[in-house]
Amino acid sequence: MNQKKENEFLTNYHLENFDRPSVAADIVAFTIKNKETDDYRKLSKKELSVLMIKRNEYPFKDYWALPGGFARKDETLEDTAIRELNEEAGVSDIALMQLQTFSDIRRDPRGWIISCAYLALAEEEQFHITAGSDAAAAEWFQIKYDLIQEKSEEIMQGKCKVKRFELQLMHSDIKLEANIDIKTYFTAKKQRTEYEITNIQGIAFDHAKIIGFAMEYLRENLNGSKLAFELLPKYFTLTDLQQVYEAILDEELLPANFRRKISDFVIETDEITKGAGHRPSKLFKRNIEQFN
Amino acid sequence: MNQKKENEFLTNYHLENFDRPSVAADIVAFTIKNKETDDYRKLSKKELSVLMIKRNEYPFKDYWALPGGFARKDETLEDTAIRELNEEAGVSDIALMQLQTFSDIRRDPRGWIISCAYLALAEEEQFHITAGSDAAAAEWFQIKYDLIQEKSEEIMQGKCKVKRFELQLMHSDIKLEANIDIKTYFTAKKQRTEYEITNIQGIAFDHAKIIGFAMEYLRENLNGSKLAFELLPKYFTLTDLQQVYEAILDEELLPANFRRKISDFVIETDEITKGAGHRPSKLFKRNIEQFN
DNA sequence: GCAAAAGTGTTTAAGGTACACCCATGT
DNA sequence: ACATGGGTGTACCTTAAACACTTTTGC
Repeated sequence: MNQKKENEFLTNYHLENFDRPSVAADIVAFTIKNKETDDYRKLSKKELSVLMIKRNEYPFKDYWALPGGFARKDETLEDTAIRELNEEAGVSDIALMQLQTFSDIRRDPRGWIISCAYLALAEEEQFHITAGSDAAAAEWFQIKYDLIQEKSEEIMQGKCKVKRFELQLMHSDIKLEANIDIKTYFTAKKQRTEYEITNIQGIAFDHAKIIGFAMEYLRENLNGSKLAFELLPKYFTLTDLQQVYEAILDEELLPANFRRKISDFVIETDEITKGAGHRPSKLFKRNIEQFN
Repeated sequence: MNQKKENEFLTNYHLENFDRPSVAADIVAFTIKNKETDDYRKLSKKELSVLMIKRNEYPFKDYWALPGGFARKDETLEDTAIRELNEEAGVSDIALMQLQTFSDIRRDPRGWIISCAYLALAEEEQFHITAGSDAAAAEWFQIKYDLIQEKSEEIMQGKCKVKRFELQLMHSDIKLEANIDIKTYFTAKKQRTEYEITNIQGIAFDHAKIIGFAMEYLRENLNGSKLAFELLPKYFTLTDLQQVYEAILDEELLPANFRRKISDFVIETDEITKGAGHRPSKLFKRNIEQFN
């Protein structure tokens, strides 16, 4: 490569001559909330929750949106996500994974804005959210994401399978909702999947779509991965871990089988829990040797 | 929502007031090339190949890069990828999947340019590339992607596992190369993976990293998915399908077991192949009923 | 004692791997 | 005849699913 000519080219090059979109990072931050029970014997119930921010600016004023914001020069999109999470939820050093980039033309009424979505997982204690009813309130919403319909239609030269999910976000008496249709088209040459939102209530922009995508990702990548550990403290009981799986998958698992399945990924410690109305249990930690 | 106030806000809103990056879509287009043998009995050998474009402009003049280009207003990034593939490789109606968005600060010497990478799969015949030695030559490079080293180091409060892959792209006497280190850090609170390029030769920008990411994606998602079918014609023999798997995984499979494994995803037809120096074989087609 | 959770064992089914074997074709 | 790929069967092992059962605690 001719370095001199290259430098010459670069000094005369102006990116501003071309159209540019605004680019944002939005974060789907999940945590596990413990719901205490009054029965002294029973364990607290674990609920998967997602962090939402109430918008106090147009557009979508008074709607709830994912934390996020515009990328700045001299930072990667991951940096943007980290910075925004810190600013809006007081959390740092958190597990972060890139999900997908959303670029639908009409996804933001302000104009051409592309969003790169990230998944964040952490214990609730790591977050320091500005709770309450102030301007930009951040709150944890319990999430429900259920398959409510599944159908298959014939289309030209192929088939279209539709899975309809009902997304529900609940915080005290606030309830946000949307239906998400995941449509997969199978045609002669190719196959493509798209997400479509209907019956949306209270969720800003295309963020219901992003949350749906994040839920699919979480459920698909939970098994055999180490995602669940990110939602637990360093030391945990096997039942804790199982309940995280159950909260994410929305499905009951058999303790005996679950224990065998994850036995290679955890290490027993000498610590035990006490004070519950039943037999104490050993605490485990993750076995990073077995992580790929 | 107060629609009037919202509209008022939007007319006074100017995205241009904030810094904006340029955004591009780059495509890793794979196909299977058949390498004929002189032995009349033997089947042609299948090679996984990736499409590369020779740059005739600065920066990276005379280097090879992935097809791609800048996003335009009024198109999604997927539209950008489709348009660029059509312009640069004469292909349309192709299987396309979003991979990852790359936003390293110094990834492009021209400035702040973010790239959304797509994976494209199709038969070679679907492409109409401008072969030869003209200005913007597009060529298929046979791809090799081998794990050449694996190690694990202790770091502060954790561990770092490094897998070193050797990427080789070959077309006639041209050989492009890079080593890709996939580093996974396991620390107390979180885990993160990053790709790092060393010993790069002839590949523009961070495109070696993008190709590495695409190979990981292909190999991880091949099983149980329908990706392999996109690389084959509508009707194919089971050995064709097996060879596609073998070309992607770089690993020999046992025919008996392979057939059982994919039997649910294919439908036998009445057609048979003839003229090979051995027993004719049945042609199959994909069974989209079984696709999820 | 009893309810709840902690933890172990056993039976059966399903799935993957390796290998042996026969079949059909063009030269 | 024979090399090559097409195609089937089978024994073996590993993993997963379902269920029964014992242990240990706080009240």
